Amino acid sequence: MDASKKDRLEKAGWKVSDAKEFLNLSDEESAYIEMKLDMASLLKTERKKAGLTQSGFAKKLHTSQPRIAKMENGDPSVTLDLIFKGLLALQVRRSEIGQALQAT
Amino acid sequence: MDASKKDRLEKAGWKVSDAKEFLNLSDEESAYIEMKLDMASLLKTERKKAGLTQSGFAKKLHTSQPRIAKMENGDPSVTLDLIFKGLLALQVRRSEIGQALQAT
DNA sequence: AATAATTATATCAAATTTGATATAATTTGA
DNA sequence: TCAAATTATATCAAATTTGATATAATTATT
Repeated sequence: MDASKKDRLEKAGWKVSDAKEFLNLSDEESAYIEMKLDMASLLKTERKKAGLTQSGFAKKLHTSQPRIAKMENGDPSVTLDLIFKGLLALQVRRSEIGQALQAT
Repeated sequence: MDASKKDRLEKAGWKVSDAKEFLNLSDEESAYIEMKLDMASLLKTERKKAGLTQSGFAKKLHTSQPRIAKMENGDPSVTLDLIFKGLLALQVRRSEIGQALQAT
């Protein structure tokens, strides 16, 4: 795994800075995290595409702006469920989501 | 929405039997549930393909057989995260997951 | 049909996620 | 630059999810 990828995970709050913990990330675990980060950035892209601020989107979703920020950054305290619900609320179709998931 | 679809949701424990609640399911909500049920059945398919029983798979996943049953039935008490982690543990690739998601 | 194997349902305490609020940091644009 | 708008971080109680155990129901096997 390259440095930028590690940075990406760290930035997202996965505390992989500790080398031991980092190495203990199984392939499945990191694949899951990668998936989540990719879905998170799709969410951010789509929100912007819809011309919404985090606050505006938060209202639509009946939640708060800080939670949207966490969603878009793939924070560990956010489930994929929440991210997918967000995407669906933005009218992103399953086919698009699936496509984004497929993309390595 | 046809009767079989309603049955499917009901069977999965989404209590849409109450007509009012059923009608109050927004498009986004039902799209989310549909997604989950589809991922759940993919999980079941893949587990069987791997020649594992629910108990055997539970060990792999460090959880219990009853939880696997809930996962495979798309129980409301199971997140997509858990289902995806299960799929990844079965070595199902992101591309396959994405493809299954795309399929209407 | 009887037994064994597998899957499903119920319940519960512990852990995690959630939305909210307060506030800090950053970005935008006058 | 400076203020306004937007996004990020911290904290917390309430709600939800989790894995576990017990057990019931179903399905395979003999």
